[in-house]
Amino acid sequence: MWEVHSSDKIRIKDIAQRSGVSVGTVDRVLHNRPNVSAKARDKVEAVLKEINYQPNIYASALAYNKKYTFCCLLPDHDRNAYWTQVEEGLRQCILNRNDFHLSLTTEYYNQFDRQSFIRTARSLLEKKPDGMVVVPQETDVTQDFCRTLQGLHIPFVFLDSSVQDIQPLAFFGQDSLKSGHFAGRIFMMQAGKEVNRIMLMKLMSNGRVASRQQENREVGFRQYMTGHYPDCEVAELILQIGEEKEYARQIRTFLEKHPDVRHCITFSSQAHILGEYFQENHLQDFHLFGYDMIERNVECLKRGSIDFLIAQHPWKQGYNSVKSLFNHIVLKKEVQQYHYMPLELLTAENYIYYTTDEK
Amino acid sequence: MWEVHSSDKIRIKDIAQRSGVSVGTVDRVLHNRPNVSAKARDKVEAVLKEINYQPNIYASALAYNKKYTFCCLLPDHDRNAYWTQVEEGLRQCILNRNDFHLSLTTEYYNQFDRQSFIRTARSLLEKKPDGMVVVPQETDVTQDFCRTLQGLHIPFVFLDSSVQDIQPLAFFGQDSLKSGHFAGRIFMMQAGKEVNRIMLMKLMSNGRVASRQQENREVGFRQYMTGHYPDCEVAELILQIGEEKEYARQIRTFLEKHPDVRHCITFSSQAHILGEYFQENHLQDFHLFGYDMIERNVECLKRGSIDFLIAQHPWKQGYNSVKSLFNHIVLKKEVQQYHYMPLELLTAENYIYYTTDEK
DNA sequence: ACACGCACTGTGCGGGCTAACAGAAAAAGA
DNA sequence: TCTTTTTCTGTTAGCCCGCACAGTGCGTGT
Repeated sequence: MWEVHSSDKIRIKDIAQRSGVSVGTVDRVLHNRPNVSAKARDKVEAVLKEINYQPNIYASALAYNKKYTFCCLLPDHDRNAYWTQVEEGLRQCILNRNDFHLSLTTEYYNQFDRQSFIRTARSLLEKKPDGMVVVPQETDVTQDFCRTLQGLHIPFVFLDSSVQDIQPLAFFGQDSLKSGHFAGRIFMMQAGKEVNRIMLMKLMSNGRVASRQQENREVGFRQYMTGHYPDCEVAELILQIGEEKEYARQIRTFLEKHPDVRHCITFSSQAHILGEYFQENHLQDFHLFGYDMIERNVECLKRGSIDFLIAQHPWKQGYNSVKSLFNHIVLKKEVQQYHYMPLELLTAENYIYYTTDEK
Repeated sequence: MWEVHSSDKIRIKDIAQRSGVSVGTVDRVLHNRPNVSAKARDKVEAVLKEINYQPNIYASALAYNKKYTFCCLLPDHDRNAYWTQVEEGLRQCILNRNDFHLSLTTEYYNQFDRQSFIRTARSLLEKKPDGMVVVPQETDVTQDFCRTLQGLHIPFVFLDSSVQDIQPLAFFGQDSLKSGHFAGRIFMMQAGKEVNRIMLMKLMSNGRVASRQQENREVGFRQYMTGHYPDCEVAELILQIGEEKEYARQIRTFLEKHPDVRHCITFSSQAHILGEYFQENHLQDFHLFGYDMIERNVECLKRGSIDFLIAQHPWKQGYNSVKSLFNHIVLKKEVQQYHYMPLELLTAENYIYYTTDEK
């Protein structure tokens, strides 16, 4: 038998009493405000050292009665299911904190246009944000902007990916190298040792995949493959973003060229392109590995045309990014800096238990 | 570009003004307290219908200034790592809510003794709890106790497992049938089609495994096996709880009797018994599947003697159980009733990202 | 001696809410 | 009709904290 209690609450009033000063003076000491004599400060600090004072953050927020403005800088996406989930998380976190005066403004930059990032970032600064959520674009422009934020003492958190030499308040994302490695392990376990050619499907635009995360997953995957299956060929099927009409033909051509291939993997969130193709063409014995719990992928999981997905928890990334800002800025709590999302493997059996916890 | 705001706060004072009564009357209407004339009630309710009033729960809790007592009824365990994690979650949830006057008392019952459950449960009632966390024991005694709680209007949540015909405030646990099914899928994918005998290790006491959860996982697993691998024999290795000295000898005997077995599974949290045996005896080509992220299992994962674990998130179960009680009782929020823990597959590559979120 | 500035300290209001209390209105009784 | 009782309503103190404002005491200058 054991008991826990919320430590019997010590109030400012108690500290004042025990140190023989008034609450006003205690308040000044606590907030490092001027106009406190050395003698008074010593007395109060002596008491503070003895006890472990934890201010009532809710009463504090109530009295402080300040409005907070958060801003979020996201890559542009036309209702891409993945980023929509991120936004939903951001939104929900604000709404769940209804009793604080929070507002969040989100603006979008073009992923492939450096100027667009700079422009949008600057425009958000005009809102005089108290904190920011940033999805990094290219290294240098992101670094520049973050240094500006640091100069203005505006805390910021990185979402999705990070950028070197910059210390954000917090980071939320996945370790994409490890993710690719993990994918390789599971994928090849299913394929078996005797398989010597697999398909890697890539969605590209101007010879580039849509995100750094995808690039890194592939690096991790290929490291695993050369380490464990050096004789297995990775045959690439490259589809152009936006040219949906061509996909079916290109897949058919690929499969005709490589009639032995039965195992496919993609590091994009669009495994469903292949999954749906397999369904439409009644190809039963193909195995498919992809990323992200978006609706079309889930449908394929259910129907058996996708075997595995790795979840990235976009909702959680959004929710927790804002939560970190809130905890740091409003509640003045300490926040953990690095938060790697779990590498969660989803199948037809377990995907229904993939949840977002806080509603 | 879009914006979210915490909806511009409407206060009791505003409602009072708009309905031409005082805050006292509004308060009485909101809390369904007596001594309100029909006329006044109508006016206030009309205003409430128009606007969407969301009281400031923190100001409310502050003013209400009440102490809350929660009680928790757990199975006895001598520092069993799994239940310790549950307790750690319970504790952390209380501590994180330091600004409310919460206390939690935990008592233990003997898993194999019905009277012990009844006795301990009754003893907790003397604390006059405002809410309870219950880990069910046998169906009828659990049902009896829960009916008593319902009679006293004490909300309760089930942790770990549930009990039929009883509607708890909330339930936190894993779908153990599905879990066994999922385990079977992954386990046999690794084993491959040609394997025709596997080992199932069971820890028993008086012919029973330690929990209903373990029984059900086995049922799910066997369903999967008869459905997909009817020709694969499941050979059981049964170890007696407490007789650690015998384990090595019994394992050796089993392996001598079944020299072809290379794939082992257990539904207990003690896969490490086999893992450590393999390590000590330098048996490299064995594959092992188990449950729970306890320290000794993690060590085996790292060293490669365990391939897979399914996590049950005991910390989260504990944390969220108390959180549900708190949200319902203190904040008067609605809470979701069924919370199934994710069926998370852990390997050497991804276990470090298994987290508990809220510190 | 007094006025004045300065450093410091205590008091009190307000943030949104609850609950106790006092006071007004309505209903009941004589 | 006037009291008494009951029902209803408004006001206010208090939950804990932050901050503005009004003091208090002390030293300096004239």
